[in-house]
Amino acid sequence: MNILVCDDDKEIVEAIKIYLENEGYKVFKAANGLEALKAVEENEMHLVIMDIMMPGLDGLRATVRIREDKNIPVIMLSAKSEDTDKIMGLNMGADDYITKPFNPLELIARVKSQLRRYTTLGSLETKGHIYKTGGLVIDDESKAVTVDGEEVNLTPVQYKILKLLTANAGRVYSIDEIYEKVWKETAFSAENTVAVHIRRIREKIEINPKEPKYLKVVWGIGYKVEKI
Amino acid sequence: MNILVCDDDKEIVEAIKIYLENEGYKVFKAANGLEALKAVEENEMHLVIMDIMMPGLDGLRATVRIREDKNIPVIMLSAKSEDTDKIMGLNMGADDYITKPFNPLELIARVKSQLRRYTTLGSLETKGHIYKTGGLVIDDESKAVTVDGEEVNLTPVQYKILKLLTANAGRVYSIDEIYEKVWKETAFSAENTVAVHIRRIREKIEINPKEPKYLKVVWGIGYKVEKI
DNA sequence: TATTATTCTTAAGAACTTCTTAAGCTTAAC
DNA sequence: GTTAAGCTTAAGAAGTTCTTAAGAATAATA
Repeated sequence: MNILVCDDDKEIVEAIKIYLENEGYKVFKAANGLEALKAVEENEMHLVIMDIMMPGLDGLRATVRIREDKNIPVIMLSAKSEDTDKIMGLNMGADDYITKPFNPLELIARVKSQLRRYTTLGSLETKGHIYKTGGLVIDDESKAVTVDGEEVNLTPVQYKILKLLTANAGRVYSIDEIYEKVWKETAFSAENTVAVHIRRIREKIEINPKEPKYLKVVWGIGYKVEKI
Repeated sequence: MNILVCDDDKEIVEAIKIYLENEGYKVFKAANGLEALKAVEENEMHLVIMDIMMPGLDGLRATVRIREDKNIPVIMLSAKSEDTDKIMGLNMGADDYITKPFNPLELIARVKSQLRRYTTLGSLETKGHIYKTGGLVIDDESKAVTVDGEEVNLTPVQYKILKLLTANAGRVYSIDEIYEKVWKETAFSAENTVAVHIRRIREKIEINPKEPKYLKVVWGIGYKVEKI
């Protein structure tokens, strides 16, 4: 498997290269967007890891260009300080992203996950999954959520939370875990944010929010979506 | 869980130690990079908190060395005055970092977050285990407990006790042992707390709490869940 | 810029859990 | 058969977690 690592910081590229080679991947390097495009042209690449901030052609633009004619998974790298939402918004072409400083294990896990998806689904297959439990259906491709056939309109944060829980129906997530997975930041205040979003989601997907059928609390632990 | 705290400033080490011990972690100390390497060699460490500026082998180099053969999460400590971006760039081996002076709550949150990440990513998507004995089934992923197919609703403490006993069905645990494992504190006995929880659990999982089928007392020793 | 939608914060109270106390019961040992 | 120690049980006080509403802050849209 060939992986292209693109970042203007040579140390980072080198470090990532070591981790990936350790897992048996062949690694190609690029220092900016143009080099990345060239590398993808010239070699059969199976995955690209791309920094966002780079001189010349930046990572977002390069990703769009790569995606124009190739179907290669792209994982974005971004500094934690950059505005997450903005990245997410612009980030349409990418399949996943990781914030710096990152955990090498996490990087490997995400790389494997992307390669798995692309090889098992076949590269023509759309990446949108459909998640279901009972009458609750989430179509990740169209971002449509339906309950017993009725379409429900969720806001972005609400959608991410519900998707996380539904994709892993049955598993209990603590509030901190939800916060970390959805916001991609370490949860650290004893804030009530997640709870409020849970409330709003219930309002929309549950017939009776007081006796939720899908989105249940597990006292003292967290929340889960019932596996039905 | 064992955590190594490495800093040449003894006061900081001591302060961090207190916070961490308060959360139930076992804390090891090191005053410089070499001591840290030695500590990691000699003991099974689950996480390292490492200052960057230290005499002798500094934190960055020590981290790289630790990472060469161990897969332990490392959280860097750095003074706010040091150039954040530079740290980030150099910081490839680390998983997270905290600037001094830091908020103890934040430190704890980040420690927990890293340990969580490593335990869920490290062991290949740890699916919660299922523990069974006779008709009693505990699904640790969904925290669901069923007796002969009937779902039973346990509180967090009740759940932890029952899980401990069921996961080790047949083994007898003294009240003090149960207390220590579940509360992560040294039992200071004379209290009746565990007994009361046992009562409540029986009420929920036993058909006739007076003649328990699963959760049995071993007179003068403790309690066990019958291995069936 | 004004308007609207979304997200976050706050705070009060409801729901639930945990701990303590104390009395009654059972077992083991003398 | 009496006693001491260990276990069971009930009830309520204290503490924690969850829910909910309302408004402030922020972002998106016109």
